[in-house]
Amino acid sequence: MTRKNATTIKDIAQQLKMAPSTVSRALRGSHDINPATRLLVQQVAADLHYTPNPIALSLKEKRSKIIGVVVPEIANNFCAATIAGIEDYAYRKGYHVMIFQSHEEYEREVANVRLLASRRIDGLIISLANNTRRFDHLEEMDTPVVMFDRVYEGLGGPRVVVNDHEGAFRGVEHLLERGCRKIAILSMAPWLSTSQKRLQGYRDALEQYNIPVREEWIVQSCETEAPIEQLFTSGADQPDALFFSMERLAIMSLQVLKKLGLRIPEEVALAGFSDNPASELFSPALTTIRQPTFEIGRQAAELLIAQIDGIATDNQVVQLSTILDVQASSLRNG
Amino acid sequence: MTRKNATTIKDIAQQLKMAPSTVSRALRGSHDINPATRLLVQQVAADLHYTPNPIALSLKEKRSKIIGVVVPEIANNFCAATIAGIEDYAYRKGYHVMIFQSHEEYEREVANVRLLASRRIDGLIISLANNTRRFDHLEEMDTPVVMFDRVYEGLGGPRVVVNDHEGAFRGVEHLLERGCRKIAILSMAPWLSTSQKRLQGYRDALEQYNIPVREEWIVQSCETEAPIEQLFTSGADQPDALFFSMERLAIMSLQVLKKLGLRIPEEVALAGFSDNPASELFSPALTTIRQPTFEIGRQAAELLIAQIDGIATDNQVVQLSTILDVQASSLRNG
DNA sequence: TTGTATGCGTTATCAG
DNA sequence: CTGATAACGCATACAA
Repeated sequence: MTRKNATTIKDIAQQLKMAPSTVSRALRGSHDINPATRLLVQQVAADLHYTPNPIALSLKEKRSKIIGVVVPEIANNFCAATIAGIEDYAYRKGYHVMIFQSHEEYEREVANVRLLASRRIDGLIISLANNTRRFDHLEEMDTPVVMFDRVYEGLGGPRVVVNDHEGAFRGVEHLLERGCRKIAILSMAPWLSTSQKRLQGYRDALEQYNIPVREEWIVQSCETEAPIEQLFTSGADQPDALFFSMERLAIMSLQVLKKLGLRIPEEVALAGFSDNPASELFSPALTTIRQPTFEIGRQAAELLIAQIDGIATDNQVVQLSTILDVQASSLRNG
Repeated sequence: MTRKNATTIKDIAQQLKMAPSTVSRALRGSHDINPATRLLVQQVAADLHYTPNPIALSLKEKRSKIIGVVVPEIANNFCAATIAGIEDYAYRKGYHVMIFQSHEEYEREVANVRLLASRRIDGLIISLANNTRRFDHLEEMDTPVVMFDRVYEGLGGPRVVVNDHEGAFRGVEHLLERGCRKIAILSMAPWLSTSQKRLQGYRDALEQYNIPVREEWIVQSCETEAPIEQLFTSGADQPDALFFSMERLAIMSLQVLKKLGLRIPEEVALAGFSDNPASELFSPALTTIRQPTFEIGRQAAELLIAQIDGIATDNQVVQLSTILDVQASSLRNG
């Protein structure tokens, strides 16, 4: 494919019989330039549809004006909305956003991060994959890194999180208030920051109600439906409620429960973290803990760009609040 | 933020006391090079964690190895899945993907396309915004453009679509077979290719059943819930079914119907285009027309890269098939 | 086989 | 005020 060569500063210079450097100055609005010349140059530049070549600029200025984003999965309301927040702030600041998906695989996450690094991005925003346990790929980065949602606290970089513990606590408390006493939790990989805090919130809520924690009712996996199914098929004593710590787990739970023919919420009540705007349309509507997704992304971008611009915000942690969105029909005594 | 300067070919050359060009050749595996030298260079390159600077490469070779993607909305299962398909093929071919959202706004679409053009992307994959009626921004592109889903046929470029007419026809036919006789359609902007074909499928299905089309039951808007609400509040004669031609419209319909307290499917049956994997969990589960989303994206990327590589595929149209996913509970006589 | 010189588009620096 | 030159990192035609 032969592409038309875009007009360059040289083309303008040639047409005007002046030096490229003069054209460059005229276009940048430098002060020591004849107003007439400037006008002339700008006129011709407009005629020729000149746009500066960002690649040449990047090479010269050693920055790409590109922010890399790595998330587990775009097709997920939480991620999609945070990305929208990142974009919003970044574009306002003259940055472009390059989005990559780890598809919850450590190897793919590493490959993406390395790829972005070799692309000379100016900074990275990342939410870790479910099975990421090593962090060399982040420590190796020679540009600022901001983490959100699933963060690695050992890295010490700036991060944006929500009140995971409190959110989970209140969600579980809600199930308890509605009479559930045998609450299982669907969590993610135990090494993820969000898993730990949400799980602790769950434990603490049970403790407050003097209900012993049953370790066999703590499921730590977001990959398949099997562990969920097992909760309801393995023995006599089954949970009377499920608390999910992630949207994907909500969908999986519903699918499993429907498949097993269990009535919701009569036989099993449900609540948990989800930012799916359609979850109120589910059968039954789900009580969910909602996160300020857009704002999470916006804050992450802000922290990152502050770092890029040299404003030290190392180890800064922004914590935002969740909202408990109660749907009456999802609970027995609703 | 001071970033560590990454190692360059020059660094390696200096350390080895040879010319940068020799290093360059050794790394590229050129033939006229001493095997010993090559090994040495590769060794040092590895030690110094050398990665070629893609920006310099782009400047030199006048290509960025970046594909631009502009879609209405990432937070949408159709878009997210097509993007996954695009990524899959593109990465395999050594391209990176830069994703932008138009948020269904023409102005934003134009801005994104121009931004990508100025970024010297190698090609563009786009699905048009709901209110895009002018196409200068696409005609201006000096790189290959592939459209999918919502395409502008006047541009004549390669495109990937589904059997929109047949999909809609079969969806509406299904409602008819289940006894619905007063079917309204929620469509998108009339100038969109998908709107036209799906609407025609609707018309043709009604005609086959000798049911006159009521123009007031053709809603062409995907922005607000108001037009949907009006269908059920304006007069005596109300539809007994809704056919939606887009996922977002499905969600909106459900929300409106619930708000109005209409029973589904007893009072109003629902069916339409959606790729939301959770729509079977809705109350009631929705009968949907599903698209081969991943494959659509893959094909689009394939067409684009073929064009970039100079393999002429101009005006090539790939049409894939939809699947009617019937959910018993969504229909009266199910 | 290896080194030298040039250019990709831009701007900073210095000279005029 | 404007022109010439060098440099960013790399690949390549040409010279040795």
